Amino acid sequence: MLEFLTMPGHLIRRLHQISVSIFSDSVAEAGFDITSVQFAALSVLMDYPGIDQVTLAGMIAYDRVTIGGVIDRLEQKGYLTRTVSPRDRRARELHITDEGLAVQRAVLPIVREAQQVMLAGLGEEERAAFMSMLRKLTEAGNEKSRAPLRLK
Amino acid sequence: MLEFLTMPGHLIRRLHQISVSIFSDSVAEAGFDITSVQFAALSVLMDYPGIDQVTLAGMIAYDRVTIGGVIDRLEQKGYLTRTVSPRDRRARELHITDEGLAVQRAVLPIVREAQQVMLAGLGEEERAAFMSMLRKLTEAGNEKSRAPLRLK
DNA sequence: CAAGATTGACACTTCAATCTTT
DNA sequence: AAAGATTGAAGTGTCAATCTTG
Repeated sequence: MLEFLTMPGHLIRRLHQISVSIFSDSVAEAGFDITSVQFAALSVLMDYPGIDQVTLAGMIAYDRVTIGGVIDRLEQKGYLTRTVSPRDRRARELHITDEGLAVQRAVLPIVREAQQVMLAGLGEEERAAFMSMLRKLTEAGNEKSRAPLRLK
Repeated sequence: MLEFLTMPGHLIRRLHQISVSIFSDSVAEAGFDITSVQFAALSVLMDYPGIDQVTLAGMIAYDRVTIGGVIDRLEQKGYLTRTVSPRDRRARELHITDEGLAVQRAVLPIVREAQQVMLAGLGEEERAAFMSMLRKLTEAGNEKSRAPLRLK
């Protein structure tokens, strides 16, 4: 009866939903209006100023089209700038703004705290084991994703 | 550098993306056109004919609005019927059709096989441990989800 | 032709508001 | 008022097609 409720795919989907919910609640509670996707994008821009959209997408394992929309919204909020690259006029150079920088820095500790809440159902040792398995699974399945991780 | 790439939330998101991708590829390869959400809904309807939308949503941990759209599409494909309940005219009684039943039965073994592919990165023992932790985490975080599981 | 980016189309997810019925 | 359902709006995710530039 209802076999699929115990299948990996369904439980992974639920855990993802819980994870996103905890992220949103934590950030909103602190008075910020930023999604986990937007936070990830800003975080990359801090370390890689001037990066183009395809490279950014690859570094956080997002689809090119999705990133386009995310960047639209971050640009609208004034958290980053998008300019045509002088080197290659097909590409857009992305730079985080001072305001974006301030938001990322303020939100980072909240995000760190939220990670602990997500794993609250596990003991100390289990948590480490779970993280290790998560890494193995995402590495093994990377090429099966529509948006594989591509580190530069 | 890029600390969030190793955070639970980000890895869970990637695993979910991989999981959905494997599901879609497997099903499409076999010539079917059905999403994992739609398959879950059909599976519940097999065991609970005449169920209403809110109850269905609770049993698979989905949002009411999401379920509404999913049911729209399943109805359009002819996989289920939606009729006003004579007991309570606010509610809609859902029934799987013969065609929906045939599709669910044909897709089930493909879905089972896909689950193994998702966990291919882990050894036998690890797989069991991972599933156990997934269950613990989803149970512990259930109420934090926007769409908690509500079994009837 | 290949690559970066965008657009249109469709599906999933959530929130707020609304409508009908209880 | 409370509950089942729907709608509108915004964000995320994928696919196919297109546009511009290399």
